[in-house]
Amino acid sequence: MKRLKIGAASIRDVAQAAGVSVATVSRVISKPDYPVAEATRQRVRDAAQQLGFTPNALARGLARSRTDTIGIVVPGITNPYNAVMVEAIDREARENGLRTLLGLTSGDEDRREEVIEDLVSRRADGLIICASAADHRAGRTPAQLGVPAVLVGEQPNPGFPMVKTDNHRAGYQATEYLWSLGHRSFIYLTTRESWHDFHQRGEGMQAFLSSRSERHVLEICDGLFGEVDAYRRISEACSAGLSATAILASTDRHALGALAALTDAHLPVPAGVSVMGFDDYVTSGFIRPSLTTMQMPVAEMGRTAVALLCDVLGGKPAEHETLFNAELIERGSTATVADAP
Amino acid sequence: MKRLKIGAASIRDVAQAAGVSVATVSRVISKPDYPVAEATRQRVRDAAQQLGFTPNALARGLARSRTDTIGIVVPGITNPYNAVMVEAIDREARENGLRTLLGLTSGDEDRREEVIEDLVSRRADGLIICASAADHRAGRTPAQLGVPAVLVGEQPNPGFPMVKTDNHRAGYQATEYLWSLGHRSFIYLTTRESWHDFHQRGEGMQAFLSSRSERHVLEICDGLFGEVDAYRRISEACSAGLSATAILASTDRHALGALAALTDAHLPVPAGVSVMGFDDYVTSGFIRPSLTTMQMPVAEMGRTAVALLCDVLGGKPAEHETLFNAELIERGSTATVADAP
DNA sequence: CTGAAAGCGCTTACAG
DNA sequence: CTGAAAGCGCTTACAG
Repeated sequence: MKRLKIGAASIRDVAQAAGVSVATVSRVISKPDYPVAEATRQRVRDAAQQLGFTPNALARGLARSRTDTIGIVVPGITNPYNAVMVEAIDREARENGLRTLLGLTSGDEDRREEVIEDLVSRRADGLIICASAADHRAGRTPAQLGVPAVLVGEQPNPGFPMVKTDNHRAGYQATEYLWSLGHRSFIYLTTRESWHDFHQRGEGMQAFLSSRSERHVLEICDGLFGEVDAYRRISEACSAGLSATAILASTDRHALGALAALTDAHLPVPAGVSVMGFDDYVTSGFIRPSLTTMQMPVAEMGRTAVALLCDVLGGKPAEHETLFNAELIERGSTATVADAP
Repeated sequence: MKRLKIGAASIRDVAQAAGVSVATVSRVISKPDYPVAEATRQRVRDAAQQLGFTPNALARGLARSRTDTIGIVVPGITNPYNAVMVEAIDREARENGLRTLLGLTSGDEDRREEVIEDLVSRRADGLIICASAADHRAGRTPAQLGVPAVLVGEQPNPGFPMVKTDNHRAGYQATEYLWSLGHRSFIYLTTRESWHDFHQRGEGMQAFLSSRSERHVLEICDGLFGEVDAYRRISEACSAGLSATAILASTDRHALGALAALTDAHLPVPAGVSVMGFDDYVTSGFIRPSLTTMQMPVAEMGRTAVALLCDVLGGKPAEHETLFNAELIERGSTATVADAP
């Protein structure tokens, strides 16, 4: 008669049931190609199966000083951009034999420190830290962090491998495209102070504009945090008499709000005003007019981040900055500027 | 001169540096109100601080047979519904002193089993399992799972505490609302076979309809998985000559696709056709026409799930089924039926 | 091919 | 208020 155990079966229970040592059990459980007699192997497997044995990853990690786990630090996942990123990272990690630990910071700096601390205390082998609005600890170096990490998106921390999309260039291109359509009067919707990606996009926009000698005007609407803010700002602009013919939004979320505002103000898009965003949320292709946007290779960035981290973990030197390019997705919300009829 | 340690400092290093036993260090580190002389406490803290000591959660969990961690099993987070759910769970867990472990299943049954296995092996104290399209292991009981769990959303597993929104009722109400606007000819966009929530919503719709003696017609478009599918189906329906005056979509994603199709087919919404969804994605309030929808209390469900799990973990009996109600959010995409002019 | 034993870093009765 | 010691469940040289 078997004694009733409290809690889950351990490797020892399995060893006992199979009549072998724990070392042997450990080998058949976690070293697939360690030489073990086939008969023994089978007995161990049967015993494990029968006892409903689930190896204790805590003990394993403790013994190996390695958890095959990477932590993902991200402000939130409610934003499709981050959600896609996290899923891509998770998938790629899994394909490299790694599990994932998600740390949500809510875009808060203190919280972020706690989250990193927590991930380290759970002994994640490495970290992937995604850019966030306001929670950068600028200037922190790899040595201070104490665990290998790669950064995704614009972040002011020196010394880490970093993967990002060339936001400056994307902003430049977007503006160039709008310019080619004949637009000369722009509004840029953004949150410059906090989100570095947005900032770079705006810089790119200004870089393009200052390269033109032709007369033009750019108005920057700063401090926008979501559809609502963008909606309000553009609504106000409309009732004040909108002079811009093109609105570039630092993200599709802002663009969505702007689009709603224009529609409500009976300003036709793109006939009256062109609107363009960044990021290409799934939604953006289905709203009407559909949104022209700069598509970021989010999933690819995520996968690259994992690959880089794997390199670092494997002792290989990692590329220091991996740059991707955004792609212009031309849709219905932009058109040649309508000269006043 | 200090000896160079490999890896992070341990409790023993701290003990040595502070000139106390590891037991004492353990107490000041993780038992805030265990009586320890103030001077000792301070010395330990200083030493820990100075060594950059980060407690090893693996060792702690192993020793305590408890990790203060709950696993979240969810098909994906790319869907706003799940993303909001996960964030709500994470926040509520944190407020209860629990950390969270995210397991992504991609809506695949095998993967889901792996994920659960993984979470168990990492010794999550409990699980919150969110409903998913096709990855239910119907009929599994708590005993078979081996770890406390609560289910969120319609799932065919008996014996677990379960929190959900009354989808049947929501479907009933949505239809009742449409009916009250004069609609008698409906299309229901769904994926009946796999997603239980959708199924219940449809059942509710049919329940309402069969309670009416007045003549009406309902066409069910099944097998839809996203905006694209909905778009295609409604586009086809339009070119075949749409007879329905109201489209009820089992989720806002379907509704978004339908709306795009109608717009592209030059069928005015809501003047020609009314469209209504479920879930209330943030997007839905900003598209034009804005989408009438049944709002689900997602965050509240997530919080409740955590509370329930805490009850179970604390040995308290948990409510067996907690039912929430959806709320009708009336917006621009629905209107009184337009009798043919 | 297999096992005994030390060790991973903590916690927690048990003594004092 | 403090410490010595056993134990949590694994892994991994080291022997055989």
